[in-house]
Amino acid sequence: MTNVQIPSATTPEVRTLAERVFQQLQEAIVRGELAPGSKITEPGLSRTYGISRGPLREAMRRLEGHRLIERVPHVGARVVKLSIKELLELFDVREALESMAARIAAEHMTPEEIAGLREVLALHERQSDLSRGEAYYQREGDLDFHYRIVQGSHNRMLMGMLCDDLYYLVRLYRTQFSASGSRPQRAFVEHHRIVDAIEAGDAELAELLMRRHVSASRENVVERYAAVLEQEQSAASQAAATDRRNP
Amino acid sequence: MTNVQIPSATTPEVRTLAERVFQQLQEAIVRGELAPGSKITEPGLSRTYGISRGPLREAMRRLEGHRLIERVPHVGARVVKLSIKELLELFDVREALESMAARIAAEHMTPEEIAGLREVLALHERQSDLSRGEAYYQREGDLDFHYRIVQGSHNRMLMGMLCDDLYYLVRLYRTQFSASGSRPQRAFVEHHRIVDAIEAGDAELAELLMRRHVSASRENVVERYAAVLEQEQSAASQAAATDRRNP
DNA sequence: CATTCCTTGATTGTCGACAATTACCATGAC
DNA sequence: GTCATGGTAATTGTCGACAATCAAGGAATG
Repeated sequence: MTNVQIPSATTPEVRTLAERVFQQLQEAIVRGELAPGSKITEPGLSRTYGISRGPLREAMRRLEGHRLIERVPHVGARVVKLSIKELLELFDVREALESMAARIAAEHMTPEEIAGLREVLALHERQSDLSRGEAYYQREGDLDFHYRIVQGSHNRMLMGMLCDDLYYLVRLYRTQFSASGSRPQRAFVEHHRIVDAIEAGDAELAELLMRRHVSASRENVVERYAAVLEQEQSAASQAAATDRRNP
Repeated sequence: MTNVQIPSATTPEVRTLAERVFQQLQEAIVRGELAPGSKITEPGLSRTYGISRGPLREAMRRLEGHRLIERVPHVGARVVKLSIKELLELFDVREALESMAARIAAEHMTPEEIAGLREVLALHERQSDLSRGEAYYQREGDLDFHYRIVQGSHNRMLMGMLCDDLYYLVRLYRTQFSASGSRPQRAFVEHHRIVDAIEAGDAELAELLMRRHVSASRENVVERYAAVLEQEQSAASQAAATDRRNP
């Protein structure tokens, strides 16, 4: 299993039950083990995870804060299901935040961090060379690349927002639509140019390039989403036709 | 009391205890009734608000998610106390997010919303004319102005991040340092130009102006912070001298 | 036969109590 | 006098049970 470790910005030691079940639920949702839009009930989760409802509710409150589940009082909670509109919104926010991160990273990133960034890039190159079609790992690694740049900004608030909130939504989206990036080589080139700009200390350029990079990624993502949506609709209409024959 | 209503982006109806105590605590923290850095204990809050610890803990978990309190397992929770570094970080994030909001608002804001924005501006003008020195309301109203632009972006994710999270931190900072803006007229002019750009549909310009506006506000804020810090330090050293005389 | 109301079932919200962990303070040794 | 160590008290973490609320299904009525 290609489980890329994505530590939290605030590295909370997992010693309390609520913390642990929060992380477990987070992983389960992001991996798609809990279907998007499916209703999750407290007694059910309480049984499956073998804990009481107290810590569970706290974990769910945290998940709600991270926008991974949606709750309505006295009714229940559902796993978030990204619509096309929310997906676009997510990328707008990413564009704003990550371009800012790249800008600050270009100013404050240490030589060691830049070296680590190049390491990630080299790893991607080997990986991409090894198995051309295996784009999933590439995409996860892509997140790792972005993650490191955000870390390089040394801005804890930025790190919290991007790494603790948005990146989980990005991963959720990827598993929801099994969207392996269809433009690995182009993204790789863009990554390289961004690192070059950061290494040169050119904040303006790094910001611009990151902005274009995220924007291009969004366009790509929207296309794939539209394709999947169309496919689903045709499948749905076909199922409806079958239903009309066998009601 | 100049209590500017700042509704949530998701307008959750206050029918559950946890929700209500969450909002009450949020207000108390933002208004400075709960001193920054002060430790808050569960039994204490449970008594003062007359509720059990269950809903209280959920409310505290939400506050933690909104970065208004900081918790460490088995130790306790403290009201967040913004350092100069975190304050700068906050404004970097605001710059990124609000400039993006202004850009999208210039593209998607309706004529009615733009009219409402001009209304706010006119109100500020009268207010600023009425009482020159009363800058506090101006500052709260300034937040209202920014709030409306974010709403004009029609981006729920942006709205959630800015209005539900960052703006509370901004208000917290203002109460912490009783920082009434020292540049009302200049900010007013900047606000006007931003609205002009939005009304003209010039997304690029609106974005640029908002970026400069937030950046200028940050510079102003940093100066004031440094001044307050210096003042506190001198007071502290004076107190220390007094302590040495009367131990 | 459709609609409305009521009953029932389950789920959520809330509470009090018990166990686990931590911080503080006092005591003693060096 | 200072530091280490143990005990105690308070706080946090967790649990099970009860009350309030909502959704669904069935019965009665137009």
